[in-house]
Amino acid sequence: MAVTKKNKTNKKVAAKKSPKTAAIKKTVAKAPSPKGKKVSVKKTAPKAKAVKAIVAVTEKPKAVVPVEKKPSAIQAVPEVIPAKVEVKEEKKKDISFNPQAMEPRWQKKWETDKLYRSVIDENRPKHYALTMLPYPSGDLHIGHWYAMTPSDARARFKRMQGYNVLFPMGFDAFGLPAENAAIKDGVHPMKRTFQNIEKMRKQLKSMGAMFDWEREAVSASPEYYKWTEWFFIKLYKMGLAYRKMSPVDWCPNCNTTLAREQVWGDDRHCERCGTPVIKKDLDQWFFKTTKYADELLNFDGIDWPQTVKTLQTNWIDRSEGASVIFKTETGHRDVEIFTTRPDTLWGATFMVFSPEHPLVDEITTPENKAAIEEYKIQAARQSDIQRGAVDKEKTGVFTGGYAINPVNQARIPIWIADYVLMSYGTGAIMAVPAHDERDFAFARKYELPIVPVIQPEGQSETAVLEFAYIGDGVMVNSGPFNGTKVNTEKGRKNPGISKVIDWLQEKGIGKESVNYRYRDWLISRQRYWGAPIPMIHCEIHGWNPVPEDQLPVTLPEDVEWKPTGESPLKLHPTWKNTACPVCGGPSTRETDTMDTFMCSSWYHLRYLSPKYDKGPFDDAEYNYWMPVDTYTGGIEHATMHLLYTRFFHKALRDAGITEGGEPMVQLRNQGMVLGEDNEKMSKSRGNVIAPDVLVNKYGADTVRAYIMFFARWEMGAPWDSQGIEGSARWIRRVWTLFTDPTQPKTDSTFDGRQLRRRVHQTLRKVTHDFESFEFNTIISSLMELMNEMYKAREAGAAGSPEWTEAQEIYLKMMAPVTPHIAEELWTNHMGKKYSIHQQLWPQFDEAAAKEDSIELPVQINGKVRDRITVPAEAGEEEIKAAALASETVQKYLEGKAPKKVIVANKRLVSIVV
RNA sequence: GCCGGAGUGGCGGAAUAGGCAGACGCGCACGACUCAAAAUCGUGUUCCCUACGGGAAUGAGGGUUCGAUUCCCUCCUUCGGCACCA
Repeated sequence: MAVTKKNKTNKKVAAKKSPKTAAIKKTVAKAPSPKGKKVSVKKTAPKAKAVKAIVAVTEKPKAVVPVEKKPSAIQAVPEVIPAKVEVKEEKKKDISFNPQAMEPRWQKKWETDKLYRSVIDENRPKHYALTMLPYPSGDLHIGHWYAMTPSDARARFKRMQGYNVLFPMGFDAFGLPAENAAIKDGVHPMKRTFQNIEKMRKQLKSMGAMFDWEREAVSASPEYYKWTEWFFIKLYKMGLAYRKMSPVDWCPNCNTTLAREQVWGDDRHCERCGTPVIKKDLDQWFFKTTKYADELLNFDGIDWPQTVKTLQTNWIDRSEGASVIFKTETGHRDVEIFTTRPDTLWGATFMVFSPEHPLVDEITTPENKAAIEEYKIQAARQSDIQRGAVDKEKTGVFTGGYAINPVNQARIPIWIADYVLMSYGTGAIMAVPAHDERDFAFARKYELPIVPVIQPEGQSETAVLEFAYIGDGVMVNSGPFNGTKVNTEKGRKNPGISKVIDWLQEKGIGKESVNYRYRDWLISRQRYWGAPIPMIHCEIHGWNPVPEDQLPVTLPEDVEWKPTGESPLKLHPTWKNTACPVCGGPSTRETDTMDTFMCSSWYHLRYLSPKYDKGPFDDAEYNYWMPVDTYTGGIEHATMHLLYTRFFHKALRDAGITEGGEPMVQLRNQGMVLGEDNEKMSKSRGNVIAPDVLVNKYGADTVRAYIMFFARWEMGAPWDSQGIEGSARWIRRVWTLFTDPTQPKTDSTFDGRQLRRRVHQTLRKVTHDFESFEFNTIISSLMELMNEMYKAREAGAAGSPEWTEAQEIYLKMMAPVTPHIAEELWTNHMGKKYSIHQQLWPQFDEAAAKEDSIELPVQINGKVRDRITVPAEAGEEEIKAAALASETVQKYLEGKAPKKVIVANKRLVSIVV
């Protein structure tokens, strides 16, 4: 209990700071299943092949340069810089390692040279690498670094592989925190947001990432939200947006509607501020996300982690069954119910309505009125106040009304109970106490009849009366269906269910039906700092969209910051007054704004052409870059953003705006960085790690390397401020390895073949690990190779061609991880052609990586007793002979013949004595 | 309760088409350099024992196998999601 409470508090604190930020932090580490991994490898394989072809042609940097009429940024680079001049200056000045001076210098140069601008190039395969955009809270924290730097490294790797890579960045700039802050201290959200963006942009740049800043998109800028509004109208015109009066979760503190996913915990508190949520009836805008429920359950063709797919599947929660019409005894009203077990219809001995069900008042007889009213009030309060224990006792009240069971004309009582939810199904159920645990408990308590309709084979009917029987059996007491076999399969797969559904449809009593837990997306927010909903209400013509040529509907700047429960836009004296698009008469604007998830549902499209003003994006850019090839971010968005953006893409596809079934082909989630105390980072705990401080102390390269090294990326781990010293040491040692003037030895024992072998083995491993997001082992492999190189240099490698090759390949492998030092050593110390970031990934030499001889452990009865060395090409028999010839083995054999000798895959010899 | 992850040295982690458990790094210990410290470099570092040898060990217990961290079964712990879903 205490633990739960603690967690709740954590969430609160984190959420307070900024929801999006907190979102990135509170990630759960979930490794993609081995299956998923395999898929990923396969998926990328064909593309990689295509690239390989290019890579194979030449190692010249020019292959990376896009061939285009317009001189691209990258192309222009080599002529601009006289790299050699810098070399001399640098070398003379100082060869001591000073990242604090070196890193900003390169960042500035790369920016000036437009090194990371992405321009359409039909001659190269494209790669759209996307990382979730931050909310501009005003401070970049270590969680952002953890999410973004490995994504950046991988984007850089892809680029070196010959892909034309787009890796953009922007800001999800609308949202509550800025408005709440405004209420507190009066600073306008716009001012604060754009100041924060300014600050965070600087912080982001200190990462040395290859973001294409010319493609930056900010969702709170009118050029952006004009198109958010435009999309709303598109969806409205498709019939996907509708208005509905509905009870919504409401935070009395934030004075705002909350989406279902923004209500947290057993006590149903506000995601942002922790206040217990209440219900409120409001007229709101919804998107028909449920229309796409079935399609959203289909993940064919996308390489997403199994966990995310499972989360989304459970969230949508499709169940198959039938809807059946019962009639009320008085008034003969139709009452539709949904059931997954139509085969148990004959066992329905009563009905239960949700207390909020619209027919309750009509059915209730005068003598039951008082009790029903009391229960309704109590039930309403229950959902507001803390929810009790999960398995709390069932309660309910008899309405006095009856319904007729359509399958057997039985007259059955209608009760109300809070275990029936108005928000699921139809808000009314048929109760089959014999075969449903809840109904059973309810029937027992209120002494309602229990009629078994499924009899387990070999057991008597009464055996079932002691508990709700759920299992295989034969239908009984079920009129025409007596004797029909049923099992526990769901839907049509169950022969009993299937037969009954057909019968119901034939009789016109009911029909096959599918029900979802998933609900339509409520997008109205009674707040100021969001994209206005571009709708106009006229007394005569009702709701109409703002004509497209009047977009964007801009936010007024002069508003009052009063938490009144109404949008500040409603209280603005003039803003809402406008003309009806149909008749021109005086009308009123919608004063609610949109959920910010609406903005983030399409930001990947705005990145394509953030300044484009003829549409949300430039078709040419779309056709080249989309879909997103790799999307990285926190798993906490599994049932929110990641579902919304899929819905959005599918809806726009049906509108002819986008193409293909899915917006993001491959998804990978990173874990969470915890504080050194193994707890979630939070200001109140004082365990927050500030990346700026680390960058000042160690330089960005070290922070990047450590972030990629210290944990399995998808798992996350607690921070260790001593551990980063290891990465700092690695970088310094690399620096020393490359910059120390070393004399070639005369008595050289250097083995060039061996060095090449290690270099190419590392290259194979690092390439594989970049592909599969295994960043920590990239760094450890590079560390190992560095240690090898130190040994080689000690043995006299300096000056040899193998040494030079090792240095070049080493820097290229390092470049995606630590772009600054790699550039510095490449351009200024090795005197190679600027920039290393325009080089192609080194080519793997299979022959060089091959071992001449292999060492095999020899197991005797499962224990390693000896090792033998054999030539790499030795056959099984040869290996066997060598193993049996070993003295140690002979000793264990004691002159006897072995029972069995197994040579396993040339990796081990196992002898059974 | 249901669904999905994860349990490996003092710590982060490495190794799974079943094949040398503990790569790499942190920390620690000792040594070199130093007047000294830091930095740097070198060596060692899973545990136990009667210690140039042997035994045990990947959350626990069982199974399959010549061989299991890896596969199967039953549990335990932990993290996350959902939770009266009809």
